[in-house]
Amino acid sequence: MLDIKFIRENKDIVASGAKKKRVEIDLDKLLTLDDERLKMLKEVEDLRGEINRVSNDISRDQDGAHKMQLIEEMRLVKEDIKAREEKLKAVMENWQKLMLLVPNIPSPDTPEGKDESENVVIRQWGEKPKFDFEPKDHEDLGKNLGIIDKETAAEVAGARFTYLKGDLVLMQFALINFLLGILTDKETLEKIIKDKNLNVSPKPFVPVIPPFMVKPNVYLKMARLYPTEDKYYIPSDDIYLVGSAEHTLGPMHMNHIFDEAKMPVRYVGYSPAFRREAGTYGKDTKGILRVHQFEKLELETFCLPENSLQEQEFLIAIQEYFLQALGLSYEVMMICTGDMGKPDYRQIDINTWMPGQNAYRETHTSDLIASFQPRRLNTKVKRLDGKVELVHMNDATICAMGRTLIAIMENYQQADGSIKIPEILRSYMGGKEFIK
RNA sequence: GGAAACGUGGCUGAGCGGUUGAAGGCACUGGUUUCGAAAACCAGCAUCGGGGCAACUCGAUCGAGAGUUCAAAUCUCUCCGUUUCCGCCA
Repeated sequence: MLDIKFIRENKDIVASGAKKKRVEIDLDKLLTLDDERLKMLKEVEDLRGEINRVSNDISRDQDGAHKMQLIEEMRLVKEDIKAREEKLKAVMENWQKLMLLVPNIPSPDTPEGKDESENVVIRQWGEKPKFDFEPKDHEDLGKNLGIIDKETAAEVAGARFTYLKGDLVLMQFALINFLLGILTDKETLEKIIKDKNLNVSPKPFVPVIPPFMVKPNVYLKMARLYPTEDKYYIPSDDIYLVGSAEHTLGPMHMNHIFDEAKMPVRYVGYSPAFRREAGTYGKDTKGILRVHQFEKLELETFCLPENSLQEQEFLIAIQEYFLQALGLSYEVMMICTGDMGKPDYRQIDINTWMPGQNAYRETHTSDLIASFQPRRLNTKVKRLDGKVELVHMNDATICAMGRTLIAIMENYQQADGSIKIPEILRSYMGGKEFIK
């Protein structure tokens, strides 16, 4: 959520930001409503002030008759307040509805564009592998090796579910262990920072296994509740399944004020991501690229406002370090205004080469949220000089398991249908060199 | 699932329906003292919103919401959460 004061004073910036994001929003209506809201609020507050003052007089007044008169007067004022509050409540409801629709403004370096076709590749790394045979896609590879079973999953849970089995499961845990090793190691982080010439703290990430379900009101505060069609909901308990660890990592510090000395605060969360994939019928139906449930390691960090852009660059640097360690070719893509998330200030995705798809496909995203979520979550920082302000938040994928496994399978496939295991993962898989 | 207790500021912990936004302690900040530090002493120290150049001022907030009252941290109801005991369970 944006600050209403900021919206009032920077109407043009907010309006053009929304327009660039292709979000329809009637700011004039919001501002008119806001004027009304402030006027009514002032009237109610003044009346309440009167009651407070007179009530104090009443408590000190010894004269019985005068006291009864004051009490009667205040009873009338109270009724007046009640009536005014009714009206104020109606205005507030409309006001809030409109406020929730206002998207975050995009950063100055975000390219303007209507949809994903106008995203801009800002750099590319690595060579696409050359095969002296016709490369298969991961579904065929996985089926033949007996490590991916969609058919049984479809019978048991439905379409877009999978059984991962055997060495593929070991590989998933190898990825997790490898990454947790990096993310909790100050020296590795220092090296990444130095290589990219970044100006951020090397403070390690705290591993977290967060709740996999989230209350509706908390989801709303994360600005991730809508569209609800894409979320799994359990009516009997009025609760949603998370679509990412971000959804329950972000609210870890709701209504909290950090000390500046403790910043930044960094977490790496492991959780499944549940997605209904509404509206994607017929899209990516082959393999496990798009499924209802996949596991993910997700980064979530809280930092000082002036450091948040560097923090995002840092998270991207870690993503690239990871893909380079796996030897996978990728492209870093600046997401354009029309394709980026509503709460995002700046969004950068990484697409990894997948030979079976003959395309770079999205494996990572990083969202610089700035103060958009913190304003709703009420997460702040007390500066050294005593001032309190909103923190900035960043979140980023570090490893979406399914898609990373796809990339490894398709890039490391051999002519005989086996899969070579990337060297960095072998020590976590009993020294094994191939899945076959 | 059954029973009970409890939710107050960064922490701890008082709080009779009426100058209580909240005693006391700890922590923190500034000052005095010191060569420096500790200790001691003095002072300051919640957040949000409105108005004002400012000093300041008005309102809201004692888990959340609703209610009773001229007046609610204090009384009532609902919800959320925590703790303990019993049951069940990985």
